[in-house]
Amino acid sequence: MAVVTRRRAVGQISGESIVIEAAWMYYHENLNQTKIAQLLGVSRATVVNYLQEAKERGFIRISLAPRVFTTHRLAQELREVFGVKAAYVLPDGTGDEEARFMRVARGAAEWLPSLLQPGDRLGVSWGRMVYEVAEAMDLTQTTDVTVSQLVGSMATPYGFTAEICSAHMAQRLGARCINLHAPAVLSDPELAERLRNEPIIAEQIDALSHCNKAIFAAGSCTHDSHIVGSGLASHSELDWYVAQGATGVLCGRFIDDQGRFIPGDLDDRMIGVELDKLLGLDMGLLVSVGDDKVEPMLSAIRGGYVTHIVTNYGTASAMLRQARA
Amino acid sequence: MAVVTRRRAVGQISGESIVIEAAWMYYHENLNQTKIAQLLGVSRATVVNYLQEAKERGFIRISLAPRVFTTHRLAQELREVFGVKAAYVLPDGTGDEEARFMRVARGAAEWLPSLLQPGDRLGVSWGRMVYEVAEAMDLTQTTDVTVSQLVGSMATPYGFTAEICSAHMAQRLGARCINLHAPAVLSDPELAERLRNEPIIAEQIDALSHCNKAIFAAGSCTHDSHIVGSGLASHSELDWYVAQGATGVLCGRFIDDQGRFIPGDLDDRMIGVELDKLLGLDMGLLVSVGDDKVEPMLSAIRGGYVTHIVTNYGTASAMLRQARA
DNA sequence: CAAGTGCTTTGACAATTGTCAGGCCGTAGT
DNA sequence: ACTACGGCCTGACAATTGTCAAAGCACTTG
Repeated sequence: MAVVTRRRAVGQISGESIVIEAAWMYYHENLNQTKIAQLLGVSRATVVNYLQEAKERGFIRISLAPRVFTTHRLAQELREVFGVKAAYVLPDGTGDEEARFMRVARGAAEWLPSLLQPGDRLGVSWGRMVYEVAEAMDLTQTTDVTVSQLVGSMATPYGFTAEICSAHMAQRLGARCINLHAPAVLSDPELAERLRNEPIIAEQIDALSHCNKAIFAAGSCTHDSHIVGSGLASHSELDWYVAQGATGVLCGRFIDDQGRFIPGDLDDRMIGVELDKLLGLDMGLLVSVGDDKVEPMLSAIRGGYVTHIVTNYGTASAMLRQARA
Repeated sequence: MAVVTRRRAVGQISGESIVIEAAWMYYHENLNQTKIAQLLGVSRATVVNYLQEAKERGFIRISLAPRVFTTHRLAQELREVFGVKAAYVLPDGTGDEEARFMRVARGAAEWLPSLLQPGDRLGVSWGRMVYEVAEAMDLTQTTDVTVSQLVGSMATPYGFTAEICSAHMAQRLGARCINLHAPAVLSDPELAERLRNEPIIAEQIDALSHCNKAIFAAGSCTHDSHIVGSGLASHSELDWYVAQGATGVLCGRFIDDQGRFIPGDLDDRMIGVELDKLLGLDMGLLVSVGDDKVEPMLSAIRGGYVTHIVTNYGTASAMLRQARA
């Protein structure tokens, strides 16, 4: 009686292959674990282990078809009312605000890869939403995609920075990454100007101008917003912008209710993409959720920065209500 | 106590949405069915039904990451030895020849959508393999892809025809479809010529010349091959071509061991793409499996028609063995 | 307005899948 | 050669998931 060799080598199949074999049988041939165990000559528990390994190593990809979210009634209404190319609207679920936030991030993470094509240059903004989108993305292999960091970095009390947003997103997409090696905001306009003219920074900023797609979130103009929390603007600066009619923040710049850029003291000290560079892109992907984001989102849309939206039922409904009021 | 309305309407969530909600919770938030049932306020059995509905309606997409098959040792060797851009090599499994055949079809079906881009024009050959690939494909939504039928139709004893191959593939891809409304082979060269010059046919044939990608299988030159079975060539014709050195069939045309086109009596009577149109494409996807296909596959590759290969371990090994011999 | 129809939902049971402690075996270090 | 270590596998048990007949509900029909 031939002794069956153990140590992960069944016949010709060795090492990792047996894991793939099991995964294929399970997911594509609809065999149950018992049957697979018989065919492979191992115990069923081992098959369970193989399948788990396949999951952990990312061999298995489970996703919900994007059309489910892009053809939803609210998604269609967003398209019609705001004239955007496509919208991805997620169910609210039964969780709290945090849960809804994470869902939207996850939704954007699922959708984004299918919106990219070879040759694209994707500008990536900064913020908790953008960060969570990057984190929620599976590893995918895009070809010939470049990711650019749209705004400078800043030391933040949060665990993420603008470089991390862009770097993680590039890594998940298997894309090249161009970071912006400069602070987002400096104390002195003259220093900012000099830095912008530094060859290495100038080159990176120049790269931003050639992005054809971008992903960003809408920031609100309240005192608990990231714009203050991150140290980008002080309370008094925020008040000043609000007095000028600011209703939202996009890539670190303030905009009014029609999406017009509100120039101010901060701009000269900032290093990052200028808003007019975000107009007329092939894709401007706005990812935001929450009642407090409705006004900023509408502003960004009116400003023409947005071609694609990811949000949830509640926020989409509120946007439509407000737009019709 | 408020009576909960039934009939698929829990709160704001109505109809189909609750199915999506359940699917999201299950697949993205890793809640178990019991928990989901609690949150949605239905019985667990109902959640099972929702999830099944989601599967049936194609909301849920489960796939094995292509890199698992394209980075396999044998795939790498195929790339190196034959100079193709990429190869997708499936495990042989424990099934019979038929099972291996279906696996390769399924593999090609999984891979193909990710090889297409907006603007592509995909030429589709004819044969059982191409048919099964089309059948095995999930519905996906490509943008701006056109599918063209590469060879004319024929009345076959098999349940599939060239139009069905291309039409199904186009349907699965959500692509436009250009069929070739003519028989693949006629009894009289003169009639074939006149038909080729018919405006409507000429236009369709012209479309073929503008394909930038193609999918085809390698046909063998044995008497049990489809080339005979389908009535494309008679036994004596086949013998004649073999005597001229034919080792394989590609899109209805015979090629020798170096992949050179073997002109013959049949060609004048055929309506379909000419082989030189398949040279220099962005993608020539060869999908075949089986020991009897090794020789034809090698011929097609040497002829320069192939940039991408889908096959299985056994066939890949045999190809490499033979190429090195 | 009772009965019929076609759907969804449900509880109880069956089948499948996941977990985990312990065993096996090859390897490395002493 | 002995022993310790670590990865891999397994059996037995626990948890989760799938099935199905029966019931519920809205809507239509006679």
